[in-house]
Amino acid sequence: MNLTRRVTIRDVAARAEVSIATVSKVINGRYGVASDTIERVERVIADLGYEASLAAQSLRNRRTNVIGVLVADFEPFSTEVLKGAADAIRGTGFELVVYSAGGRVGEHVGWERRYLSRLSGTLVDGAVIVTPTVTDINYGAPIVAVDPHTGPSEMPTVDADNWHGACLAVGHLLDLGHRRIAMISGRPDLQSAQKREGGYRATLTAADIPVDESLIQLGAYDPDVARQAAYSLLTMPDRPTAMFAANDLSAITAMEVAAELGLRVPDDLSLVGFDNIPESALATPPLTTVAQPIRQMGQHAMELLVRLIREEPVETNHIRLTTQLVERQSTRAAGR
Amino acid sequence: MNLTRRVTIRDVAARAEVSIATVSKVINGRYGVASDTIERVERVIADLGYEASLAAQSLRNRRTNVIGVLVADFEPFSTEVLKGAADAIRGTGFELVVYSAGGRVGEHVGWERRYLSRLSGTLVDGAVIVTPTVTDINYGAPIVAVDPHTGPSEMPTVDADNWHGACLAVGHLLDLGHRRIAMISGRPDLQSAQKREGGYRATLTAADIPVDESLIQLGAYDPDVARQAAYSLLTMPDRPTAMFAANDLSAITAMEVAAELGLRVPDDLSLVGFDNIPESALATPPLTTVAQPIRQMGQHAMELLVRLIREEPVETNHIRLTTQLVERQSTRAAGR
DNA sequence: GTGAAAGCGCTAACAG
DNA sequence: CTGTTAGCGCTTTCAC
Repeated sequence: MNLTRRVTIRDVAARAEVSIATVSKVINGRYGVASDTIERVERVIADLGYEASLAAQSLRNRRTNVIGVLVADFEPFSTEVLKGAADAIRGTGFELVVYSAGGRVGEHVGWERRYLSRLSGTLVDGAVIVTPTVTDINYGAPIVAVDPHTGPSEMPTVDADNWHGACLAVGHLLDLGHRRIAMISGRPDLQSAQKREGGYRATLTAADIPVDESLIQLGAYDPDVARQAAYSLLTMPDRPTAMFAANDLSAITAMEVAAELGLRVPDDLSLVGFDNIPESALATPPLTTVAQPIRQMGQHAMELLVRLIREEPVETNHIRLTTQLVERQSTRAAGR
Repeated sequence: MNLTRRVTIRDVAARAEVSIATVSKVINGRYGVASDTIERVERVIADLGYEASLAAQSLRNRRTNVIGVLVADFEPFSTEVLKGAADAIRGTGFELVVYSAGGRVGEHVGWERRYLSRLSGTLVDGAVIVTPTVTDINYGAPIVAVDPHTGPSEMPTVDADNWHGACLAVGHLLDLGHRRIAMISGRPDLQSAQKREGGYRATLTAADIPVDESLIQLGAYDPDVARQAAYSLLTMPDRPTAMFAANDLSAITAMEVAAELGLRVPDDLSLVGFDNIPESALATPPLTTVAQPIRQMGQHAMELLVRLIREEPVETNHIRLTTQLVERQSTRAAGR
């Protein structure tokens, strides 16, 4: 582009005709600098638009006043968590760095360990990890997991009551008179997905409906896999009249597949999702779903993390927020 | 939390009984290391779960393979841009760091200069800046601005056709027979807001309707200010029958104010927003608005940036995407 | 009050 | 093939 190099502390020192040590003292408000020196240095800093390099500062200092949020990718769930985290960090004096390898690690288990290793110790004072696959990480710096793979462990966590949410979803379909209720399941390695499937099974069983294993197809939270699952469910001989998807993205994919097959939602197929991402309300028809208070989960995670970093007392390490059914237009009473 | 320190290259070297230089060579795949040494070091790295510190690596190297996205805050617009940027970075080999001071700098003009100064030169190879207030920044590293304050300058930019979008919005209201059309304007220092107001004025003038300055109230993209603006517009003697807000958030605020005043949307007041953030479809009633292809703006910005970093040829430095009217249920033909 | 020097974790010459 | 050394930008003793 051009040759303008970054302004460093040396440049400031040279222009102000002092040593870099003095500049550093001025920046950090240390005592023992003459007031006219302070003034001169500050003017040069303003002139040059100098700002300390985060990398260099982090490397030298133990505390950085930066908090990391680690995400596997930027999708609707993680960006909602982000908004909540940003809400909660406001006014704390911490800055926020979000880090993602952008699908480079993909589904690889343990991405969070890599990221954490790269940022922690240097660069951030603590981290919120979104949907981590392991929770036995331990790096000195405080860490809070949002919607972790494994259930509450040693690590501080924030999650939603997934089991109860699934019960609400399936209960709603049962109330509408549906009996053949299929499920597109989530990633089997994720605790939240297991809970959602568990709630589905338990609710059916409680209603004296035997669980038909052929009605449960793996969606894996992956559009392509979910598409397969929806297709095979909707083309089976005695196809289900209703479907519960382990997340909204899968439900929306199922909606597309239904449309391609000439099936109308909700007339021919009732559909319930999970998550209540903004996109679910934009679907045609708007998707009935289970709302997780995603943004609040981000807020609670960040608040907890800040307390841990500041070594303030915390009541509990495991926060569980309640889920809620949001009835929109993708469900209807069973036809026949 | 606990005492487990970060694993550094020294720890690896000690455990593998080699020098840190050798470990570095193994990590970076440099030639000149015995194959059994490589194997031993790699095993230790795996055992210890070592990963190079981003801060230290960045400080030493010119290239970091990390791209920065700088945002003033995480709100709907910036998170949509983020999703697009993430889409585009996939498969490029770059990692993504998003940086925000979380409102710490607030509305302070020049936040992007601060951030850039903190990250650029070290830490990132280039940056996408979302809604910057200045575009005369120059730091050696390539920078692409999304929806910048000032119009296309030297700096590569990606924006939407705001003027045309405003024409669409006001034209729609005119088509519905409205004549008293108010506007809640945006931040006067932002180019996009000026264009939106310009389009509003031009469309009215083209329809031979004199612009009534009392019908234009400052919203400043700020909920509190927008609330004030909506209130004063809706309580004036001869109140407008329609309103165009410079962004969706202001429009939604206006909707709330209307409800508080006992005014029904769209029966008593037609309302058009701008941006088409997901939340606009969730409003009651769903908001008619002008869609900016925000996500695509993020994609284009990232693609352009990657090309600039790789010093590949680019056709143009200024990308302008077209806006589109999305008719929902907050507008209706003028009553009387 | 001020500056010289060491060192945070890492990589890139350069010797051995 | 391997290790020693210098230095990225910064902060912090510790002399002067």
